[in-house]
Amino acid sequence: MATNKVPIANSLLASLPYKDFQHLLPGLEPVTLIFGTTLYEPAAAIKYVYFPNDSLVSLLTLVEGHLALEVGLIGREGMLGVSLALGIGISPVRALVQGSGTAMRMKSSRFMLEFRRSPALRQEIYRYTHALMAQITQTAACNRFHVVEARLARWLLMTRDRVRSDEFRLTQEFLAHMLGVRRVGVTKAAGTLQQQKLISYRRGRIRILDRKNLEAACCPCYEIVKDMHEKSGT
Amino acid sequence: MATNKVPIANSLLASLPYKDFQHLLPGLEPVTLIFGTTLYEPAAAIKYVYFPNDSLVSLLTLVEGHLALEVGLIGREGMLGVSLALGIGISPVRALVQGSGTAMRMKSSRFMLEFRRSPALRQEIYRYTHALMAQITQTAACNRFHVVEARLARWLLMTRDRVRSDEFRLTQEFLAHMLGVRRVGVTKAAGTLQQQKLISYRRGRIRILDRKNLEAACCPCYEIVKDMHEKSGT
DNA sequence: TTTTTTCTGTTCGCTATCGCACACAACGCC
DNA sequence: GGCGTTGTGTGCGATAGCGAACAGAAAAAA
Repeated sequence: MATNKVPIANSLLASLPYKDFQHLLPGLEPVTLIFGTTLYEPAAAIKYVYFPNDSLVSLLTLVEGHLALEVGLIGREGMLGVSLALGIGISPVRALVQGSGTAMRMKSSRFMLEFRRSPALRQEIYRYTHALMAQITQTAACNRFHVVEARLARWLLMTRDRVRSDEFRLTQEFLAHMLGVRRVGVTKAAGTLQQQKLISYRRGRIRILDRKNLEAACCPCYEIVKDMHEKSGT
Repeated sequence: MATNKVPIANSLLASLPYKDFQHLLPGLEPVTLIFGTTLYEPAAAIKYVYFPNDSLVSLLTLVEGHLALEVGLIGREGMLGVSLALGIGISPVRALVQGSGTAMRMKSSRFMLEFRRSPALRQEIYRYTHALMAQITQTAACNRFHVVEARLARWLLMTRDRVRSDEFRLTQEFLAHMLGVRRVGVTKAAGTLQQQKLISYRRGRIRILDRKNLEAACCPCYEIVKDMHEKSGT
């Protein structure tokens, strides 16, 4: 697998000093993540860490009687497997590929070696871990207080930012799991947004038509999380 | 301030090797935390880290238009200020003393020194950070899916475990902020629990009467978070 | 083209929670 | 003991979201 075949767009990797990055490179393996693949299962060992380039991965908690609830969304700005950086080898959440694309991955054992070796890598990852905690926290509040429509808008915008495209593939059923509501709730909310000409969709394909006004329709959590990531440089 | 006046019951500190602990001790200062005190404000610098003994501190996110929402509860099993361990000097949340009691505190600068020096301390704190992330995640799901009554029960049990007492002081108004609901919602839920003889309360004082059945009335999140902390040894 | 699968839209009654407003009761202080 | 403060109980209509079931439409497969 030729590493240079895939452009490395991941911000965490990109922000490393040249030397540290060069050291990391041989252990990194480009992979294509396919929509719907499960990368981590709760309570299962973490085999690889992933640094998404243009792929998108959701962190989900499972609650009995419900299918899922998204607590975090990870794209080029982050990584999967921060647990390892905290000395824990098992994932507390499910990680589900939500947008196909490429990522760099590394075996956990190798990652731990590099992690111990490179202070710059440690610093970047701890910084990102903090941003992720903040994101989870904000999501918790958002899920409690905001209506489905605003949360849907937020989700679409966050996805857009990470895949850098106005159109992406996903079903209302899937969205319902992310938001922790029934599919009907998504149908209703999406219908409203479509009426306002903010988005359009047809069978598993959603397109953002009017980003600006979509931001107006969504809750402030979007801005808050965005600022957080920008401030912390990830 | 004589350090030996306060028995150090904090699990994080207690689990350190003797030598590491001895090194830490001179920097630790016993303090009494008073109910209602705010220790951290969102986006403000962290001046001290705290290791609660028998005190209890809530982590709250603020959402415009709502007073608060608790995302984490910290007692003897943990610490305040994990952000520092991740290289970030500002708190993303508000920290509010929820149960009066003692804690050990340390200046942030001093803490950073010790943190860099002691691998055992680092490991403990990273481990706890992971448990805290899991707790926040679980809380997020719980706030989304479970009814007020179950969440109230969970909250009371978690508090009980941390202060090691069946009775504690708090108002329904306060509980409402924690749970992110109106006070009326708490009145109703608490009323139901009292009718079932699981708790009793009078003006700011709540007492758990029947712990066993209170566990039955609460959501499984209680057990999940508890197991998580126990497994990770905190 | 026909058939099958997958995705979307709609309807129904029901419940938890909201927002607001007001009455009352306990405690603490003078 | 009286009085203000603080905490608790109640009642009202409004509404967002639930659970379940079914109909239709678009895409994929045969």
